[in-house]
Amino acid sequence: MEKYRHVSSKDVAREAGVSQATVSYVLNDVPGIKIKPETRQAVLEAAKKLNYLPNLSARSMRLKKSMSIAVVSDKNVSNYGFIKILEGIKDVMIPRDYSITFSFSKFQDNETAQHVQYFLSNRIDGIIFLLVNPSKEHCQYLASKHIPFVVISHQFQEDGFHRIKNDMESAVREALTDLRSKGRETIGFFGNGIGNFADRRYATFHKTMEEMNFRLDPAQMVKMSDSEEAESAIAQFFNNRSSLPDAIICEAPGIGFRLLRYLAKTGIRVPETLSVTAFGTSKFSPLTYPALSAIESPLYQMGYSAAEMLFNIMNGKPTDNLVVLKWQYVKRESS
Amino acid sequence: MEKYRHVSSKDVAREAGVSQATVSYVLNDVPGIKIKPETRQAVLEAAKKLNYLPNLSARSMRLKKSMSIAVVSDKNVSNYGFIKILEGIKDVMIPRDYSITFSFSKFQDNETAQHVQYFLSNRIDGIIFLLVNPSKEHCQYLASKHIPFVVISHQFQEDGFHRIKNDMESAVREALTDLRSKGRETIGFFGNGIGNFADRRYATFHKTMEEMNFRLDPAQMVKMSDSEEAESAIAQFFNNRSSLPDAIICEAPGIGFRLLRYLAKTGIRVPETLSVTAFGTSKFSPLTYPALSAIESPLYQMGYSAAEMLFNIMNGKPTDNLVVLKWQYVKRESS
DNA sequence: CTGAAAGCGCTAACAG
DNA sequence: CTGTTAGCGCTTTCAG
Repeated sequence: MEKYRHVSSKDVAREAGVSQATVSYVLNDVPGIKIKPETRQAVLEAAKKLNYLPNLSARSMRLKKSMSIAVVSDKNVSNYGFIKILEGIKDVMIPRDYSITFSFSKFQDNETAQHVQYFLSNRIDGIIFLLVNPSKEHCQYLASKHIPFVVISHQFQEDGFHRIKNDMESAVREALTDLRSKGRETIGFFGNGIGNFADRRYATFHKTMEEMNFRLDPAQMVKMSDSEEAESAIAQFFNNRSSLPDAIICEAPGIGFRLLRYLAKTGIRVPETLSVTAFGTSKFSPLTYPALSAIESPLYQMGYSAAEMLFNIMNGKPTDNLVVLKWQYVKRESS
Repeated sequence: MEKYRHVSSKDVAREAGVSQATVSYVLNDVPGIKIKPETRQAVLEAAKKLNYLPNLSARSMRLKKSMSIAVVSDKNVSNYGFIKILEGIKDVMIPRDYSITFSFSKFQDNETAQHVQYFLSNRIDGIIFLLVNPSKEHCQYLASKHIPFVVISHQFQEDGFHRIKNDMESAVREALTDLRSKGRETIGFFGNGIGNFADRRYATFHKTMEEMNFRLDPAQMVKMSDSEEAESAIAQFFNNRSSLPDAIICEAPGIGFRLLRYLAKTGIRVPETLSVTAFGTSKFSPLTYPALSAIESPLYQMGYSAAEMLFNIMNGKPTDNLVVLKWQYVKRESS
């Protein structure tokens, strides 16, 4: 590959009849440096004429910052969430001249994790964990190496690290209030977090149910993950039961879809006979029949806030280490 | 931000009692350079002991390559496709020590396009267009600047540029054969490409229908995009028609979902009364009821092949400039 | 087989 | 207000 010759700041300097330093001063608007207007003008014109773009590798080396961040995620991530959050991240990072590097890194050893290597080799300046949960121990390691990072996750609960927290409580309350207003009192939960109070969706559901004096009936809660196995768990639940709950809250959209699918198949009417609501955002929730009501997180905003936070950390500006964003109850047809 | 001090090759050299050059030789396995085994050993040990990682900014500057590629896409991209293709790209690029930079670049001017600026400022060495279509003129511009790029797209048809092409013909034929075997002869098409032979999905549908001697009835083709407006177009179609087609092929999963939704709502049985099949891959196709049959593209493979191609171009290795991958007919319940 | 030294393009003291 | 200069960490002739 023959490479197009790079125009350097030296070329601009020559063209403008000034020194390379001057070029750097005006192009970077270095604070505290005064440049005579006509010199500045000359530099600007030369730069434009030559179509000059600074070589970022050189600048990175000099500045010891790469002007790039890593977004670490894994392939099991919810697609919709991924892209929406990324959009938020991009909208703060790109205008500030950072680029965004992907990392699908699995968390193996602390040192061999891809994002760590990226940082230590000056490929990135900071990390956003996007819908994945680094362990506490890994976070401590990162902190010990002074690696700036923030965690976007619905589960991550470790204190003392920068993260985007989200408050699902008011949205859950709203959803339950809506259910109660229609006389639905027996409310089930389908999801993997059953009985596990470290699972925020389940925990918030449980807590809010208690606070609102709903009856919590373990018989109406079914443990299932958002995968094919859910189908048999759902079928089994309905086969074994003579009395149905009035409503079911699903831990994830995928569980909601599968439930809806089962109910359509077996002719159980939604929401008349059974009301369905799911945690989580999906592009497809409005497209099922009936359209799936959901308790959704503010994805774009989460990305945006995380990026702002990371930017502040990386640049030594003061920042909160916790931003709390509220979920929303989006009522559609299924509830 | 105080930054963790970087261990340099000079440090390794000192530790191993050799020169910096030697360190570079052994760590990069420079061909044609022989190193005494014990020296090599010493260097390797020192590097490991100090936990040395080369500074990539410095290396990039020296080598004039950034060891990074850009994936350019836009936010309207099909999510599932995006992440699957990305996975394929990653699986070839990461092992070859390239990182992946994201660009949501819109195509404005040739020179101000973000990916062009990234290249010109040595942030990336090549570009993969992921499910977006650069114009022919833009491609020519990139070629004129010797910017390596490959296009992954279902629409892009320009010859002479590196791209992943895919063959949907055999899959469409398979789907239609399946329909015929069940006596379905009147087949409609819902999508934005109606009448537009530049639209590959429509064109392939049309061509195959003709070849197989199906009757092409314009009355059974409805122009609609994969968006909310589709809903009214669908409703209108069914309201105005006394005779229904036997089957409908949808241009995108989203149209298929909306159609299924409408049919469920109005009680039209699928596939008994009407058979539905959609072009495109979605995580949710198996989750509707009935599960949506689809004509799917080999996403992972497309990413993989594109990345291999780009790698070859960037490194001056011989490569095809066209890889053809076949779509597949995935029969589920709706057809 | 290995080392000395130059230089990639940039920024930032420091001089003037 | 602007230029000279040193040096970031790396690779690579060129000598030895």
